[in-house]
Amino acid sequence: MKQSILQIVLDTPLDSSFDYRWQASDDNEPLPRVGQLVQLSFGRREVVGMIVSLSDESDVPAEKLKNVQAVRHQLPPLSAQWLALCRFAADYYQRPLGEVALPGLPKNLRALKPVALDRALKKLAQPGAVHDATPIDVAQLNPAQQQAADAIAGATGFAPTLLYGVTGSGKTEVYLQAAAQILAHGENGADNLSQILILVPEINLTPQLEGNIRARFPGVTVATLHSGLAEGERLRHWLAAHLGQARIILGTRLAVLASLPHLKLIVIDEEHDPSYKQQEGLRYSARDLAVWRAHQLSIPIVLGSATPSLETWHHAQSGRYKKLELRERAVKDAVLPKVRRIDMERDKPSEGLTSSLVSALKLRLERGEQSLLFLNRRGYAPVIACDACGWVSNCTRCTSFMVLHKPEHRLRCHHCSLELRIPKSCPTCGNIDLQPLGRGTQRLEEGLKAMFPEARVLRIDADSTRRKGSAQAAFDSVHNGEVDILIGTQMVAKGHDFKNLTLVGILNPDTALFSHDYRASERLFAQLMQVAGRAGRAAQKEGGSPSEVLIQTRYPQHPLYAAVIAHDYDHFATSLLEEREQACLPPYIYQALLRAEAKELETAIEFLQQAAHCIEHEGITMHDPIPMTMTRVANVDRAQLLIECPSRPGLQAFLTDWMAQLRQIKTRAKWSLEVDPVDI
DNA sequence: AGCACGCCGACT
DNA sequence: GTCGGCGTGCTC
Repeated sequence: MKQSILQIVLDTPLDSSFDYRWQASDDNEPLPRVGQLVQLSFGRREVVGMIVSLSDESDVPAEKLKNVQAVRHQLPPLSAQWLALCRFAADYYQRPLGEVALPGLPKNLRALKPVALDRALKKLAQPGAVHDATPIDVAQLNPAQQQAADAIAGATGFAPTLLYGVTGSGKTEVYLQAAAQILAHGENGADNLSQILILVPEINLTPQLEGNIRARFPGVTVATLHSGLAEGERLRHWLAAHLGQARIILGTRLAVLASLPHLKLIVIDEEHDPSYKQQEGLRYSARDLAVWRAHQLSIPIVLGSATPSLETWHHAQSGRYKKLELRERAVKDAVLPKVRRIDMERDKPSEGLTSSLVSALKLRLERGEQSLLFLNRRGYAPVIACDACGWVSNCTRCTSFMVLHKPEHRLRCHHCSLELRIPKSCPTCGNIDLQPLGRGTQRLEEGLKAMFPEARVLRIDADSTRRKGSAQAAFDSVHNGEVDILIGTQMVAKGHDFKNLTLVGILNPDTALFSHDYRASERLFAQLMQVAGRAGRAAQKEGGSPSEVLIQTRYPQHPLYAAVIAHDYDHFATSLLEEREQACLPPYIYQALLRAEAKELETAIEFLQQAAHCIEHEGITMHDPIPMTMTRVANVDRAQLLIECPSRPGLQAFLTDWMAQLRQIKTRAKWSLEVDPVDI
């Protein structure tokens, strides 16, 4: 009877593996292998874990060792390379390996009753049967696109490439052409298989990309991986990837941790997009992990963007990444929209709209063209106030205002979801004249309807699209020409091409200019370019004028707007990078953030103070613990401690030691560490 | 994190 | 007398 010790990781915050004994149930049972799932009893419950190593002996006293209950032989084991990726992520982000490796697996695989994998597998194994292929015209690439695709597909070894090109310059066709070459190469190659991972910020916003891929590669199995999949679907798609049947895997950030045994190319579309950063649990950057993965496998990776992140820009400048640029719009005769600033000090707005913008809207209405007004603030007004005594609608549970939602007759806190009826009079002095201050999308909608009673106005924001499917219906009605003026928050900034849209008005961008967050201007630029890109994507009409983007601002002289007008990200990004270098900010320094939260702010701060003093920290800049800008959310007070180090390995080594110390501190505060934080 | 044990307060 | 509050301790 053969015996051995299995080291198992589990989805628990405990930072260690657990030894279990294994005994063959009969002579025919194969030996367990690293990367296989096992069912076992852990404490008083039954869970599924993963084998990370095999051994003949264990340091754990024999009486504590339990036997594993069953090894799941049905599933081919996860590869050593995949485990190495998880191990890297676990070490880098200071999390237990089990918390990285297990939660990403389909729930069905981790369930206590094993799924009948044989039937699942058979269904997937029929090549080409999964989806119809509707033939499309393969777009003719322009020389720059063709060159870029050839360079990407022809690269050998680890070859990170920034594909830099404005909205509409045809980055997608470059990805697909490169993918086609690599897939074709795989057909003739020795191992006869290639997989391509394409990451996108949000799959629901890019349905046309999925359609394009399926149409472009008829007969190729395409798997999609994102949080919107039902469990059954998730299992099918994950397995198709794991078993190598899916050749193209299209997914959101979580797909970067998928098992892809034949991965030959990674594409990250809109690489600057903030949604590549997971903001809870394991706070990883899918972009950074993807680059690591490409390096590990010695394969090319493409990062595409019109407004690359400064990290990526920095790598492109230094030559670590190759920069390929697409200068022209791919659609023939399409031109970049003309961007203008409207000085709000000279042209005073009424109902939030300057006369210049009103005239531009009128012109579009006369021509039967569509307009988009971008206002990144939902609700009617961000706060209501009493003129008589100075009362304002503070949230009782958060350090924030209750937002007036007029159609819903409610005050709402956008941080804790507390809802109240709108008070009829001031709660402190009884004054019945409470004033809404500021303007959100609902108030803008109201004003526009009064101003243009004949126009069809549609508001698209998180409130107007709460019901499932209503967002799609709203976008459809815009595409079908049933809307003259579209009002939207950042929801409308991405993904959608509106063919008849020739005016974009940007209403309240200035707040980001003076934000304490040093990344705010980088993000604002990206967002403005993205919104501006909604206009004029189709070829300019015969005799028509180019699309226009009007930015209402109190700071028309600000260099950010000058750069947007010139469509000049190069200089803007380069000057931002210089500022970062002067100020010793990322990417010239590496950061980690220790957060703590508790019922009392004191508790959180005290923990952070202990944390700051519990260890020697030579070479590390340890800042003072401070309450977070939004200190209280849902009756919990939050504070944070920033640490910095000029060397990444230096920071990593410190964090490992520090975490061990932190775990010893007795506190009632809940705390977590974030490496490479983006929202500080 | 779960889950159990354990020791004090207000309910049928 | 018991239900349940959350402090503490453990999981191979």
